[in-house]
Amino acid sequence: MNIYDISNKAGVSIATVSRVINGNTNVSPKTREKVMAIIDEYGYTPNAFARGLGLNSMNTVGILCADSSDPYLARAIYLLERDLRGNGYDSILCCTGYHVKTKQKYLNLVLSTKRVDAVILVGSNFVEVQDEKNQYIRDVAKNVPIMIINGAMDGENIYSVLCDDFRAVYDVTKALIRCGQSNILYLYNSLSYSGLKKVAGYRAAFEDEHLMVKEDYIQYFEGNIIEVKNHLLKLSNKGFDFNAIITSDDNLAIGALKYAKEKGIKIPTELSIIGYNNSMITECCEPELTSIDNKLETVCKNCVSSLMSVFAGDDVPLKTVFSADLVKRGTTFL
Amino acid sequence: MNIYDISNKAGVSIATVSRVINGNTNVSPKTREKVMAIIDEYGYTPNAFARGLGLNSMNTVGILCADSSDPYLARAIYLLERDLRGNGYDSILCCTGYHVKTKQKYLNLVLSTKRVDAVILVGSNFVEVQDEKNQYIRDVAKNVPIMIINGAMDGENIYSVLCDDFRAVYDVTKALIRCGQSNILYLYNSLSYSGLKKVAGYRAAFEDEHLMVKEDYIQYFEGNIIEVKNHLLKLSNKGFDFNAIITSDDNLAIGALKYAKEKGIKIPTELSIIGYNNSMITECCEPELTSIDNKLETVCKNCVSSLMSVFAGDDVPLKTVFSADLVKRGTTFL
DNA sequence: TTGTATGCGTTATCAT
DNA sequence: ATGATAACGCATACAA
Repeated sequence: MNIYDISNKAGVSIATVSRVINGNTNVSPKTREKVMAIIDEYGYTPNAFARGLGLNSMNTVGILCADSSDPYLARAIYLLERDLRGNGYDSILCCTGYHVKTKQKYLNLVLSTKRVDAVILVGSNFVEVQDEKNQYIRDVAKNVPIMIINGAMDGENIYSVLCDDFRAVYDVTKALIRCGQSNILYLYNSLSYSGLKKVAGYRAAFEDEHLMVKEDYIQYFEGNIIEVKNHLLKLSNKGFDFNAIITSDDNLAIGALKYAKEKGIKIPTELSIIGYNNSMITECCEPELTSIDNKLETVCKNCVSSLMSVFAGDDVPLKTVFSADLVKRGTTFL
Repeated sequence: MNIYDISNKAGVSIATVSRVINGNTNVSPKTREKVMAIIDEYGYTPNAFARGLGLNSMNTVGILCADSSDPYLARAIYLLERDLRGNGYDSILCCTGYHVKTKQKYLNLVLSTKRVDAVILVGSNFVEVQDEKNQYIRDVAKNVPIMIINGAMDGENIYSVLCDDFRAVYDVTKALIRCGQSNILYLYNSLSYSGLKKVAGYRAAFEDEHLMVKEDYIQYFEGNIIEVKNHLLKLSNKGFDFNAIITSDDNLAIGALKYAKEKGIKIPTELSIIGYNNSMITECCEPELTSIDNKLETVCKNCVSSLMSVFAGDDVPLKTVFSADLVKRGTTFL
C-alpha cells in the first residue's frame, strides 16, 4: 500500500495525497476528507525511507554516551529520549566506551551514515583537556549540530548545556572549611572537563580561605566501590588524617562510606562525606548520602529545547550554565 | 557526492561502484582498486536513506522498555545495544512507561514508521496476564520479529529469552524453609509474567514442603524505598512475625534493609533478606544484599544472536530459558 | 567483467 | 485546488 494505491482509490493524484498527509492547506476540505477516508480504511502509513530520501532527514538524533548502564548517564538518556520523542524525534543510542579513539570511531560512524539530524554527547568525558583531541567533534559539527551535556567546547554548531561544577565544589568546600573541617580529602575518578572544574573548585576554596592546598589530599583514583574502600584504608594506615571527603561521583562516596563502616568511624560526627550527582544510590545506603545535584533534568530539558531551536534556525546560546544544588542528607552536618 | 559522481570520476558505471561498495565479487581487482581510490579521495559514503528505500531496511532495531533509567533495564539496553552494533545494527530506544495503553501506542508508532527490522521488548512487564491484552504484540509480529526479554509469549514470529524465575524463587524459598526460617514474607511489586512466576515459585516451595501458604505473607506493594520501609514497619506493628523476606526486586530489598535498621533488627541473625536482579545497588548497602542473579548478560547475548539467526532465516527456538543463580552476600546465612 | 535501465515511495516544482 | 513529473541515491535484473 503506497501513495499511488491511495491516489487511485481516492481518484486523485499522488500530489494531492501527499498534500493531505503533510497537512498542506491547498486542499479542498472535500478532497481532504475523501483521501483521509481511504487512508484510514486501508491503514496506510507513508514509507519512512522514501520520505527520508526526499527530505534528507528521518527526524532522528544520535545520543552518544560512554556507558549507558551507568545510572547517571542512563537517567540522562531517559530524559533526552522522552523529550526528543515529545518533539517527534527518534533517538539512536550509541555507547562509545571511554577511549577517545572509539568515541571518534563511533561518532564518525553515526554521522557518516548521515542519518541523524543532530548528535547529543552525554557526559563531560567527551571533552578532552588537550583541545586538539577534540578536533574530530568540530569536524562532525560541520555536518550536524552537536549538543554537549555536562561539558563545554567552543566551536561552530556546537552547543553546551551544563551545571557550574566549579562553583558547586567551591561552595561546599568552603562551607566545610568554615565548619572547621579543613582536612578535606578530595577524591575523583575523571579527568574530563567537569572533573577538572570540580578539582579547581576545591583548590579555589582553600585559596580564598587563605589556606594551603595539600596536594596529597587531592586523590585521583579509579576503581569500584570495594577498591575505593581499600584505597582509603591504605591512606588512613599511612597516617592520612581527614575529617571530610568530597567525591566527584556518588559511587566513590559509597566507597568512602564503606571505609568508614569498616574502620568504625562515626558518620557524620567524625567524618563528613559528600557525593556528586545525587543519583538514586544516595538513598540506598545508611546513613543516606549528602550529594551535589547537578540538575540533570533541567539540563536535559534545556538541551532538547535548544536543539529544537537550532533546527528552527533560531538563535541559541552556545553555552548554557545552570547552578547546582546541595542535597543534604545523613552524611554531613551542613 | 553520490554514486554518480564517483562513477564519473572513476570512469565506470554506477553499477560497478555499487558492486565495489557492497563487496560484490564480480569486479576485477584493477577496477575495484580504481574505484576505491576515488571513494577514499572524496570521502564518499553511501546515502543511508536511499539504500534503505531500495532494501527496505536500514539495519535498525527498536528497543522498547518501560523506563530506561531503571538500572536493571539500563544495563539490558547497554548489553543489547553493544551486541546489536557488533552485528552492524543500530538501536532506536523507546521508553513506553508502564501502562498497556502507552506501550501499545509506542509499539505501533515504532512499527508504523516501518523503519525497524525487529523490536526487542525488554522486561517481563510487556507480557500481560490477560492474554487478550497482548494481541497488539502479535499484530506487530506479523510485520517484524519480536524478541521478548524476561518474559514469554506464544505467537508467530515472537521469540522469548528469559531466566527461570519460578525455579529461582522456589529454590531459595525451599532453602530458607529447610534452614528453619519458614516465616517468610514475599514482597513484590509487579504483576508481570515473571512477577507472577516468582510468586508461584514461593507458593510451590511451601506446598512441596507440606506447609500452609499464609496468604497475608504474600504482599503486593508498589512504592519507593522509604514507602517500602514504612509499609514493613506497619506490618510489623500489626503483629506480623517474619524472619525472612524475599523480594521480587533489589529496590524492595533495600527498603526491607532500611526497615531492619530502623527497628534495630540484626541482619542476617534475626532477619534474612533476599533481593532479585543482582543489580549494582546490592553492593551499595550494609550488609551487602544477597540477590538472585537472572543472568542478564547471558540473556541479552542470546537474544541478539537469536535475532541474527531470525534475520538469516535459520530455525530459532521460540523460547529459551536459562537458570538463575543465587549470589550470596551479607543478608543471609545461605 | 561491466554497463543500462528500472524500481523503490516519497516530496517538491511547475503547470494548469 | 489539482495534476504531471522530476528529483532523491541507491540496488539489481538484465543485457552485452
